[in-house]
Amino acid sequence: MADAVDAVIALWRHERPDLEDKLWPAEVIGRVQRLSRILDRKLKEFNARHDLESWEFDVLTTLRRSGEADGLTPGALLKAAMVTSGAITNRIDRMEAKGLVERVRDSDDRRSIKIRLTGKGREVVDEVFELHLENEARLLPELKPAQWAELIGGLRLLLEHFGDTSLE
Amino acid sequence: MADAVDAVIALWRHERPDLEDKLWPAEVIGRVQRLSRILDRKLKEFNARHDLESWEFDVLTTLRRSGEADGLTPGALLKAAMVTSGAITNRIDRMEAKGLVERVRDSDDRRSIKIRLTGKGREVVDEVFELHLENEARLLPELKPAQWAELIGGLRLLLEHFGDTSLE
DNA sequence: ACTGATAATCTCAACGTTGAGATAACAGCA
DNA sequence: TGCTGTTATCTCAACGTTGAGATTATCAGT
Repeated sequence: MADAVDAVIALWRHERPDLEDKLWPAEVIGRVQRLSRILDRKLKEFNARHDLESWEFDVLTTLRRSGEADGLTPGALLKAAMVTSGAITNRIDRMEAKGLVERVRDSDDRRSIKIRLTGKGREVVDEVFELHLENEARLLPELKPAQWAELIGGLRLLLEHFGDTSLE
Repeated sequence: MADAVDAVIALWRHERPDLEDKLWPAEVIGRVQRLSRILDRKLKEFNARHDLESWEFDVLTTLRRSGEADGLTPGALLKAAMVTSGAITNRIDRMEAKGLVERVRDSDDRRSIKIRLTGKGREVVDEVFELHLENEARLLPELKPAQWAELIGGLRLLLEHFGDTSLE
């Protein structure tokens, strides 16, 4: 079988036969990019069914899995979400208005604040995260365990190569 | 070795041990998303070194590999780029101003237009695309051919599963 | 204590995308 | 020839992100 990336590469082979031997990186990078885009859309649909934006879901789950009862700093959240400071301030503002999180002064360092799940925020994330996992499982095809392991192993190698080894 | 997704999953295992058996989809989806984000940044850096935005590079390469001397319609370009109509109009406007592409009336269907590479646009893409491939090859780690094949095969399976099988 | 460097958050203007609506042209059929 | 539905592109206001700069607080060295 062939996918859209095979189609792209076939076109290049035709138009630039001289690059034949150099096309292979696009086999990996092109697929990761297309897949990510497709998954983003699917997950956006899911979140919308639960009255959440995808970025709200990200903030909620980052806070929940951290296990920190006092919450996390905006700095920690922006690293986790891989966005810039302006985006995080905006997100926190809106989630605070929605009653999902609250800003709490950090007693140790007064430059900093902590963003903490409210009771409602915790209820929402605990309910939606489980449904989210079930949805992801439904979305993915049924492959043999060995195939999943191969794929996951390959992706992990790439992330390690790029130094994406911790949440810092 | 462990990557950032292993760290995320370890946190969930600790906070929600009841979900242990449901976490596996995040092993795949989480990695695809993080990898895509990392690659986007790297490719953005590369394009910037050649005075191109990533979206300009995408439009140029889509036109070049199509092999259509008359160019492609905005509709074809927006499907290829997976963006909406407003975005494509904006992109074409700016690339036209920059002298990389030109709008040409379609003689068959007067609702439609064709976007065509200018001589300059073609020069740029033919030069930069080869460097782009070399850059991608430099970015990726050295894996055994069998490992690449496994990884590519797994990604292709997923894309096929999501119906991403052609450029239409 | 004082000073300069560093760090955390917030502000805000510039920018690009979205997506609904407008416009114009085609296609099929009475 | 008109009517209806469809298709292609463009318009534009709303929205979110970026990233530099402002603000305030901490830290290290004197």
